[in-house]
Amino acid sequence: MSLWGVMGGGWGLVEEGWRKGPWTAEEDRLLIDYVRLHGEGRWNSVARLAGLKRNGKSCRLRWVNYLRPDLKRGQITPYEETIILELHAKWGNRWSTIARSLPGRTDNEIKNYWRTHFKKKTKSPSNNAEKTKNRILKRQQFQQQRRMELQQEQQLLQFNQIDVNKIMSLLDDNNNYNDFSSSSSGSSGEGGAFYVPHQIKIPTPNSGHDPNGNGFCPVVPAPTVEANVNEDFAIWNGIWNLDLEGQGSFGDGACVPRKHCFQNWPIPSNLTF
DNA sequence: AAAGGTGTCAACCGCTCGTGA
DNA sequence: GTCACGAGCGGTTGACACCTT
Repeated sequence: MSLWGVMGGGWGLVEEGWRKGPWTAEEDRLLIDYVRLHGEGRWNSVARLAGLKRNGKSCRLRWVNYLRPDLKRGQITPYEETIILELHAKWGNRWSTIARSLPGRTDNEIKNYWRTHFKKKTKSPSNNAEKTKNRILKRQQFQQQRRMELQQEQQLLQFNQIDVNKIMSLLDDNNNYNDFSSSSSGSSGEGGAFYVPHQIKIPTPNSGHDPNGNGFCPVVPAPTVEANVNEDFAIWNGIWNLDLEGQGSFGDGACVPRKHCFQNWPIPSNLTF
């Protein structure tokens, strides 16, 4: 039985002097101001000193899970999902431990994500759970590959639209236009500096990762946990953001940004840390 | 268009752990 | 040793946005 049921009141009411429920912008501002001045810690005194009618626990949680300036926000990337899967397999429900490997993510966020995306599946027999996990990993690999190819296509489009005349004239000047066509089946390595459209190979949706190299660009392998997380993170995050900007296509829609994901973003535009 | 179902996430709770007096 | 207190953790809940019928 929840407190709210007992109280019959709902969120935002005051019990024993403490406010509960959703934080208001004003409360956020007070908390941010306090932490800016005094730093984190001593959460119980935050309530008194900052003039908040919130208990220390609530203040800490709000700060850690929502107001901290180093929080990343936004959706979990496929790379982060991979990390979560691997670390959960390793450590189980130790969310805070897992969160330490994902800069800018909170244990609460990871916990919610896990419960939303994987918990139900693990209720089925363990064999099925394993299959589900593998399927998701494969899907991620495909999506990552597709994103990179889309990015490549986009670059190619720009390339074609902007510079095609220039290139053609260059090719004519050098009398080697035909050589590019003849080398199209080879790698795009040192010899083939230019892409031409028919060199792009688009995989069929179900083909996924193809380690035998039969026409696909190799999928960038899912980084292992042991990899340098921070370095890879920046790269993968960059790729992800590219997709976000274009509202990219995500196979199952599970990662499509939702409006309310951003509704409560801290707006400390007047605040500096 | 409306109603019901589902997914997501912020915020709560109870518990445990670490530390200092 | 133990008590009090602060902090942190994992599980759970409620509200609401979104989706489906």
